[in-house]
Amino acid sequence: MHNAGMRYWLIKSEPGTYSIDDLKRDKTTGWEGVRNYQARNFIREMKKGDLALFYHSNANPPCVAGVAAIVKDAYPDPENPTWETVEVGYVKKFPRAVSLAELKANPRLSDLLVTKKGSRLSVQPVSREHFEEIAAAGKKSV
DNA sequence: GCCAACGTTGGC
DNA sequence: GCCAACGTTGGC
Repeated sequence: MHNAGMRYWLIKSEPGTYSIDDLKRDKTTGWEGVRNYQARNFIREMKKGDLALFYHSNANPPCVAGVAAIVKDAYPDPENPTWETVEVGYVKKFPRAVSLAELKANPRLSDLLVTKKGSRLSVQPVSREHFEEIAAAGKKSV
């Protein structure tokens, strides 16, 4: 699963629009509609086998809800080649969602982009260490 | 619902 | 190239 050279990401979605449960139901989905150049450039770097934290934005509370996998290398949006689409697959929903407050409270995650004020980037790279830390937190029951 | 932070657009 | 106006994101 953790192949050499694989990368880790965080992808945001509003659960009212598309949640981890929707992904669980669908198994895979095309991650489309990203209209931010920085986020697009990160999508372009996504490779099959990469893992992504599935983040629920505009949620109560905002949280990392689970893990998705990149199941196919990114490709230009056929409708609008300026933008990029990537296919993501369901991996798991955390037994316990890891809230933004908890991310902020963890000193080991102080560099995590999503904890920074005003961080609106909807696709972000995450270090392996941060990914493991959050995945471990999601496993723990309270 | 409010508003701060950020991105984009377009006049100059 | 600057910057004001506007639109969007997303926490609270």
